[in-house]
Amino acid sequence: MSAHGHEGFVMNETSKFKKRVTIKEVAAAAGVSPMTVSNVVNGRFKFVSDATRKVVEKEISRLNYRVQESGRGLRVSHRRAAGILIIDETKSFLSDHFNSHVVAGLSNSLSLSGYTLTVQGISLEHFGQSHVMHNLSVDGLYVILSGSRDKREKVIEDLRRLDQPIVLLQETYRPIDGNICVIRQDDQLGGQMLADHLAARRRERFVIIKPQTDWPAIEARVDSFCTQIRKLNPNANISILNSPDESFDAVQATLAEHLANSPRPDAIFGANDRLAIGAMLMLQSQGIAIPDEISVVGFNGFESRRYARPLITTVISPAYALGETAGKVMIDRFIKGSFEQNEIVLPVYLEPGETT
Amino acid sequence: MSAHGHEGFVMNETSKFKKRVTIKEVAAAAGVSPMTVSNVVNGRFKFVSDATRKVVEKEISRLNYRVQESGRGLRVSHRRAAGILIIDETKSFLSDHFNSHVVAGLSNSLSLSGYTLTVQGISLEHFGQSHVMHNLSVDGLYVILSGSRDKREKVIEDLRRLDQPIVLLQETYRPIDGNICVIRQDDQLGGQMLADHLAARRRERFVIIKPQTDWPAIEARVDSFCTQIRKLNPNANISILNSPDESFDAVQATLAEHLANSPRPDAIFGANDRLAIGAMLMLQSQGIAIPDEISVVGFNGFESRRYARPLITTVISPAYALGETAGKVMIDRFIKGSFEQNEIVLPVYLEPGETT
DNA sequence: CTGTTAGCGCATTCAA
DNA sequence: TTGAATGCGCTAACAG
Repeated sequence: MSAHGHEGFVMNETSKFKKRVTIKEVAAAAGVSPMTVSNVVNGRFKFVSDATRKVVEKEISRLNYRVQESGRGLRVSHRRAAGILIIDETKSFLSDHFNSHVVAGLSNSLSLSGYTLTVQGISLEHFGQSHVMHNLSVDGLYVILSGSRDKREKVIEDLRRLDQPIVLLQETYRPIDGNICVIRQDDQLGGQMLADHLAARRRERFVIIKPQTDWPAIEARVDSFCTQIRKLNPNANISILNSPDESFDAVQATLAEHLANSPRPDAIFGANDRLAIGAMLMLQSQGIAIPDEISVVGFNGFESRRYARPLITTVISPAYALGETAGKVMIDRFIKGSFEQNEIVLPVYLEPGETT
Repeated sequence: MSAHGHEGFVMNETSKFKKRVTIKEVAAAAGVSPMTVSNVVNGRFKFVSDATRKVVEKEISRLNYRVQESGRGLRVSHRRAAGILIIDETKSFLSDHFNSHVVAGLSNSLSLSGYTLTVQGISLEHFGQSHVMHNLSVDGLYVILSGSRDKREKVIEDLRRLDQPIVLLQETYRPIDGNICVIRQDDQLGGQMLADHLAARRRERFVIIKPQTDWPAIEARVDSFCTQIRKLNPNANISILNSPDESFDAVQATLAEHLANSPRPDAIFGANDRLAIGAMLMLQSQGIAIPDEISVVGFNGFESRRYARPLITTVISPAYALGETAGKVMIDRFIKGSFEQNEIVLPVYLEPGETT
């Protein structure tokens, strides 16, 4: 079975839970009505005198009362909850720093408004069986998509049918209604800046290494890189290599095979730093001088790139800010009833290193 | 304000949601009773004839029905949901690969049983205001703690009062009842293996670099490292450096200051690979040969350690498996009503590299 | 400022 | 094999 199997159920009759303290019990203990307790819990203090408020608060903490989200959710028909679905064929769907920064930014941003974030990684194949597709348990959904354009469009179609606010992260799809919004970084500009940077250094035989699986953001940066290179130098040669996965071993094997059969490039563009550094280390192990013989550039600029020497030239990603923005946009959507913008693009910038 | 402020609320009267399709409507459309629809949705097919089942399923998909978790949750008094709280003073609480692997393993493992995972990072200071402390929205809670022993114990006391299943990850506290369980990796053994490894190479002047904030797992590996070194060589010299945070710059500044004022060590133990590699790069930039002049060891062994050369000697962490195990243990707890074991320790192993 | 009524969507219980 | 009644905990709307 793949990393993400389909779902079974577990809870059964043998597992009744201890009864919880309810608003009614707090009310009884405090000698007030349930409504007054509710008002205190929800901070509607203008409806409660200071004296009763004190009493109620005391009973709440004495009895250890916590609001049952199911009850409130049922009553008010929303849950103060958002979810993020990361479509990834890999079980470690957070091991990429891009994803983990986005999730952290998102979670923090939502928390500030009292919203919860639930996280799930899932393969494209199992997307249809995911919890969010069959259960209504969040008010809004974030999705990071991967896979071919066709398949992504089908997923987006399914998401649209959910009839809930959807934010697509790092997607190139152009939304057409107020219920869906795309937030992404400017991968296109990033690719272009790298192309300019390398062209200025008179590089003209390029190898691009990207993962086999299609990530729209990666497509964008690669496409725009190629376009710009060809525009600047019609004679440039570009080879695109697909690494079966993003692991060091896979990248190095992929590159080694190419080098064995083709003329040596003078620049390598790894579609993210992980790929770029994997390639760079392989070149170094063959005694190739970086950047003198081959320039190397990457993408995303998270801290661990600094482990590798020479320091790689890369494009800095605003991943955490992307998550933060995504949080705010969703909250705003809840208030306003529709997304104010359906596409938000965050800037990236080039950070020259020692590999060019 | 710190990374995690306290929570406000956002949803208001202007944001009524579109009415959702309910079981009742599906029932009406299919010409059956709500109960029958419920039986179909929950897979209780023995109570439903094949014919009516077909009809109901068709209406479910035609009307795009999804079960409202609030309603179900209220009725059955559990939510098929777990939460993880990561106590971290840093806003990027997932940027450490240990955490991101744990969360991925946990999320995948819970998903397989139809459970949801909600994620929140929070500072120790704001812990008391966290969502889970005031709202009952999950059936079980995972916590990764940091901070001084005193403060952690206070947090554990608060958690215990929640009267819910709690799993503490990477904590050294010893639980005493069936409602709390600790799952951790064998940091103690890891520290000891590194000590053995370095002592065998006749190293005797050690610098340990650890983060300022207390992480119990880090305490464990550092303590056991020191104990073992002293046992093997009573004359060994050990200095412990606290880096204000885990960033490259902080580590390097901390180490530089120490080197300027103290005799040069012959081995450095970074409490995790990030710290170790930061230190190693700093030494290399000063022209110090690794491992000839100074040996370097780290801890955790995630893939990005391979960016740095020479390849660091480290202890491999089973972080993903820790998350997976934690998922299974919680599910089992839900079924059985109490944790079968209060403490589970996963093995680690030494991976010798080129830095010793 | 405080209390009462009613019903959100669902599944347990019992009756048919 | 199917249906009807009931109430889980909470809060909007209104009455006092």
